[in-house]
Amino acid sequence: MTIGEAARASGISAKMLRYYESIGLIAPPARSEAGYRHYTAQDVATLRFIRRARDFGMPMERVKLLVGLWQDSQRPSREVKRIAQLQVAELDGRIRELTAMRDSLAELAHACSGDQRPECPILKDLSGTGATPVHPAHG
Amino acid sequence: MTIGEAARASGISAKMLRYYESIGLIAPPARSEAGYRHYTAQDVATLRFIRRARDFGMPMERVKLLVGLWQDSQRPSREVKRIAQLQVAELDGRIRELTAMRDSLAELAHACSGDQRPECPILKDLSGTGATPVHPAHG
DNA sequence: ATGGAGCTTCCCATCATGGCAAGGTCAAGC
DNA sequence: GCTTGACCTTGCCATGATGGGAAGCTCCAT
Repeated sequence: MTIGEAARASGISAKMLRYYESIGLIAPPARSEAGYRHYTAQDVATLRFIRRARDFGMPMERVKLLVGLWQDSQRPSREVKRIAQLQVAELDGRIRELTAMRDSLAELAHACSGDQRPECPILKDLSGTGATPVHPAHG
Repeated sequence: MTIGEAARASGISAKMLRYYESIGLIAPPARSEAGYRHYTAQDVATLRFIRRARDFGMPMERVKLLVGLWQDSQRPSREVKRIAQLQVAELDGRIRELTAMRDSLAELAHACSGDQRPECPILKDLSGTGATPVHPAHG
């Protein structure tokens, strides 16, 4: 399989395949006499594994660890679970951050009349005048 | 105020102040004879505004629009609200994506025994063997 | 044999940020 | 007045994962 075929089969662009190789995430594949990369079915299985791990939002370094465990038939599932839970915790953290942003911004937007007048609680909040806690009227 | 003082007062690093200037987000401040940047209290107010907008996860381009509206006393609050709602919508989208990742990964982790045995539903899922919908038993 | 698709490497750009280096400036202490 | 150290200046490099493009080579079908 050429790099283009492997790209289509794995859902990872040819560009990324070369990049993954350059950072040591995947082993350099065999080369034809002319220097073309040739991927085996096993290579493509690994690439698919990588793509799915990436779909969980994992950074390359984490994916690398998982690939290593995947290829090690002696791995303790403990290791795999630990990595997965770490990833879940980080996703939770990011979700919390984004949710906090979302909620306060949505509240400000809700308080804004959104008409032709310049008066705007969103800008007022951003300019720092009147540092408003979430529900000032109930404080 | 020198750049270091403005950085401390605004919560934006000196490095970033120069960068914001280079991308046209803020106007080039006055310079001393020796070439040192000097920021006014109004400059610092703008910088604080920018930092708070960034805290809502907005890309620079969006922040730029908001700063423009903030400085325009004739702005219609409609414009501000539209931008805020766009940001809320994008945050919602990212939250949805992350939550989907989080939930399926957490479910896989839950199904993993996490002991010394190599058997692992997480790796099984990633390798694509047994494309498991969320609750196969209920399907 | 020719043309086009596909491969190779290498460089550049993103986005917001940090770090480092070489050199100029300023203020405080002696 | 001179030294010292903190601060300023510009400029380049790096991040992480990806895309874009150029210049040149290869392979296959016509």
